[in-house]
Amino acid sequence: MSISSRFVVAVHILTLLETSGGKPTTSDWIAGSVNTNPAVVRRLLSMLAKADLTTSQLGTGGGALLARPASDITLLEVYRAVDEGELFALHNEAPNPACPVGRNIQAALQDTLTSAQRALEAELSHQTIAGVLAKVVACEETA
Amino acid sequence: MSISSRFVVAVHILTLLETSGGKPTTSDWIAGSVNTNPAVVRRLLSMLAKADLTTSQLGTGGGALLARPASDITLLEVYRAVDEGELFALHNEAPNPACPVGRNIQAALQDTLTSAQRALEAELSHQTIAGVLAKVVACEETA
DNA sequence: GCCAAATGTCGCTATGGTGGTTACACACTG
DNA sequence: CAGTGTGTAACCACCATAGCGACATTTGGC
Repeated sequence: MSISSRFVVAVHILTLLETSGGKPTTSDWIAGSVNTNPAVVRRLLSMLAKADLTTSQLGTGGGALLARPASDITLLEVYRAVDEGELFALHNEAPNPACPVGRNIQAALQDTLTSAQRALEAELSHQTIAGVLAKVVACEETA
Repeated sequence: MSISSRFVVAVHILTLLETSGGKPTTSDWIAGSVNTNPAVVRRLLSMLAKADLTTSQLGTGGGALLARPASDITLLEVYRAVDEGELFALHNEAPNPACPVGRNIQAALQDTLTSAQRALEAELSHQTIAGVLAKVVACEETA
């Protein structure tokens, strides 16, 4: 299967917040750009807030804000905030311990799988929300 | 979400086949080591056969065999054989084209996402079934 | 030729994750 | 105090997955 769309939507949300210029942005407004339900956006914002990537302002005129400069938020942080867990799933049922391969295959694979995951995460850690916004602007101008 | 357990189980199966020393291995036997249902194993073997990683021998005394030397089968090939598709899912509904961010976010992210996926795949392409079996043997000896 | 063994494949079911939707309590602004 | 917007829970529908059984087909041995 694939990584949930939460990651892409979360990056979308954070990029939107960066363009707001410090003004709180409502979940309704964000939902309009993402084309989904405001509650879905709030659910994601809740995860992002727990990861200290956003803050929220309650009451009239409230909304979401970036908790840190966009140039300081890496895509890896976003990924971990909304899509936690191991990338590779192991066997559902534990393999047969009576088989030499079965009782060692998971341990033998662990290094390989984690290094593959590290490679992906390293790539994500090189990109920031500010970088994404720059690309969005570039796309807008060349269009 | 995570990558389906098919990948890990497929590696398990191929490693088993390598240990069989050229004799056909039945799906029942494999299912015993993986601790699952023979039909599940046969479903995976069908995918692996389509990717030219295994062959099957029908009839009495039949079973599955590696189609190529284990040192020639990379984990990337296994991954692609059983877990096709893009690693990152995009928005379910297309973003709002009336929003500058919404209409460019997917194009802006594409490079980043594909390069992250490439990084993961590159790591998998450096490992072979023979290498996995070597690690299994090493685990067995140190245990 | 016939039987047993084994594959390839279909269909069904249960389960879990995901996203969409509504609803409502709470907090803040003016 | 009234209005606005968040935070969160509950519920639903959808989809992929894996487990399971069944059956036609092919092959080898007697």
